[in-house]
Amino acid sequence: MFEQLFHSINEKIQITGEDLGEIKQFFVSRKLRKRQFLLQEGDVCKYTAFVEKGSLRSYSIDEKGNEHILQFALEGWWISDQYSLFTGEPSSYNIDAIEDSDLLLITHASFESMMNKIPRMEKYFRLLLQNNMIALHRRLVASLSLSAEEKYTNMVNAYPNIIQRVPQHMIASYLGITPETLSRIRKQMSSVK
Amino acid sequence: MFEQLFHSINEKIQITGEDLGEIKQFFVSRKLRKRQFLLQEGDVCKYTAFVEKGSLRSYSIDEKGNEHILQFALEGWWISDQYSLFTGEPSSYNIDAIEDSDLLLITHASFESMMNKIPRMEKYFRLLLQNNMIALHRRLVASLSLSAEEKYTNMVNAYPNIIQRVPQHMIASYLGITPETLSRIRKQMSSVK
DNA sequence: CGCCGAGTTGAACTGAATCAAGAAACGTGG
DNA sequence: CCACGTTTCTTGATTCAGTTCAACTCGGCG
Repeated sequence: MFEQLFHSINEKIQITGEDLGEIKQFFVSRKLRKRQFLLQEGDVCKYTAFVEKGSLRSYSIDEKGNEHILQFALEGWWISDQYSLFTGEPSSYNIDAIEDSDLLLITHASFESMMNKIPRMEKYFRLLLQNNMIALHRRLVASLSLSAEEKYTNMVNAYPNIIQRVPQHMIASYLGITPETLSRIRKQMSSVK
Repeated sequence: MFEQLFHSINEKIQITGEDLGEIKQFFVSRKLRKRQFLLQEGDVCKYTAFVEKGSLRSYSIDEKGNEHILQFALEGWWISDQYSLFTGEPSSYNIDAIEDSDLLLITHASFESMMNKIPRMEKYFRLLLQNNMIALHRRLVASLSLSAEEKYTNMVNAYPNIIQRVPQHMIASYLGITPETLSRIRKQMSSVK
């Protein structure tokens, strides 16, 4: 159950087997069926989720009813609404499962206890956040400066695994383009190729 | 010299005066004239900068020669290219001063020493990054879902101080719209008012 | 078998970009 | 402190990438 998580931690910091054992206590596991919600807009986000298996997405819905996908999370990724989690304010995002998934959940309170008990974990999360920031900056620059086609080829190169596992209209939403445009781009790319 | 930095730290974590004294040693101070570079594309980013006074920006330049502003940093903000700093790879960003500025600089090595010597600072940076992530997510959603006008009013509400101190074409670049479009939006807003 | 969500295709429309030219503000050196 | 060059901002005309709306196809699954 904890393979992916332990792998992720070991990748970033030095940690003893004892500490890893300790860590288990702070989490609860949960299975989520495809299309099932982990968080719905208006609710307070209670957990940060780590994906052991499957895939989730977080997204917001604008006034016109359009979904905008913020993040995909496959195996080994974390997902939550940090803002809602920290402040206790109702979330403006939804998180649901794209495929049947196995998660490890940790509450804000457990998270803080874990940090106090195993201070070494501060570094793990700091590094995690740092990498996330870098990726998010890249995505932002892409969204500001690239054409629809460039955004897509960019994504294919950066996350080929996501492209394969996630429905096309979600990719479009993630890139901030319409499903129609994405369909046309793919058509044109395959004919040129 | 360290007022802004100490204020920022005290805001986020409990820390002793002794530790604050220690912290000074890891930084060097530097003045930057308006338009002067802290980092140029192609160079390796050596420092993370904390702004004590003044304002900087980080931006990339695309194939067509257009600037895309990633971040503004006024007093109390951090700025750097984390990716280049960590990996030692040449940066694809520029960082320069918008106004004459006073900075506190810390190298990657000093940063790591500081973390080892004062582990409490891990939490400060974790919280900082967390807040940054939240803001960046908001900006991304805005850039994906809002019209040019909405993006601008959004920004006016979120960062009125930046609007006042930064040239208009840089705001446009930050929002991912052309200076012409921003000019027209402002005209139209002031007439409707 | 029939239905429904996902993807495709076409045609018309539109928000914002581009190109071009002038006005205003700024700061630098004489 | 003024004059001149350089940025910055404004305004207008045109163009275009991507959206919108609508209809149709396909594949799965209940």
